[in-house]
Amino acid sequence: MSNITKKKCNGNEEGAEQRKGPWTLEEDTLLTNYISHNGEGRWNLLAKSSGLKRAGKSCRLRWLNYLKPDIKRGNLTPQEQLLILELHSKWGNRWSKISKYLPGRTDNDIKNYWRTRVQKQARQLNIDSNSHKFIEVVRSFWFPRLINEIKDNSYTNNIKANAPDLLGPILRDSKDLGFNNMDCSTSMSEDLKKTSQFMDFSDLETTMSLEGSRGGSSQCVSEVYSSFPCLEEEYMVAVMGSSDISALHDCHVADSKYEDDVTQDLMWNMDDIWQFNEYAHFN
DNA sequence: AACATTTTCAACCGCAGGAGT
DNA sequence: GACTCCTGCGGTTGAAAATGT
Repeated sequence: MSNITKKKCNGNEEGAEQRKGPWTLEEDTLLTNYISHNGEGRWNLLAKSSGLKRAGKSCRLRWLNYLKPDIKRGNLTPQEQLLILELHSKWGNRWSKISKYLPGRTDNDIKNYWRTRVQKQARQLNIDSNSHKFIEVVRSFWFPRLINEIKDNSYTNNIKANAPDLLGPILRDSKDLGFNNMDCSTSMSEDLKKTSQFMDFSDLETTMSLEGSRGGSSQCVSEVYSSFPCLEEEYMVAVMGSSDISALHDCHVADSKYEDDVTQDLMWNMDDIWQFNEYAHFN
């Protein structure tokens, strides 16, 4: 396949050749330099003026999805996955809208995640990924798993920093948390409340600084969303419902970092799928 | 080691909507 | 209102990388 196409302009062959396919380092540099001097936007003009033999659309896509300085690379954190699942259940395939609530992630990233990970799971369960049933399964099984991951990560990072010798036994204990019989008819905030009943957050107190007395739900919710300080209240209400918002406002939680690749294995194993299938058939 | 299959993700395409004329 | 151009969105593709046999 040729990487060059004849550019059509107003229905006529113009003669100018336009590149397609993967971007080269030189093209990236050219685009980055141009934008640093002239700003982004007006993509067709940019394509002509910068000397790039690319369509304006292609330049825009390359910049927004790859070159822009605040683009985050690497695997999605459990928090981000949780957000995607929840927001998708509310808004469907509105990738661009969803991506606005995940700083540094593009609509393309989220779309790819959904297609390659989530839809794959739905296929394995023989459930339509856009169906109510799949949303229920996600809420009842995947959410608690992700929340558990978040808890584990925050917990183990803290232990790693402060008492590495304790890591082994603690990891074993944390695996025993049970979520498998949660009621699927509840909202996410209710799930979070139930989830918090299974969790002992007392161990997180060295990591978290909580003001005043609050229930486990607020602590849990705070921890889940503490990595997204830029989120606006509209979003928090959309995700959590209004009930947990007030407690969240004055709850300060230490940043949890996911430098280690602890998010790699969040997918379901065969036991999980078997469990989900059972669930799906009896509901 | 060689080949086949699957997964990932960057990039393309068509379409819709807004702005300008 | 009609037309053109530009931008942004969501769906799709296909090459490269990873994994399995």
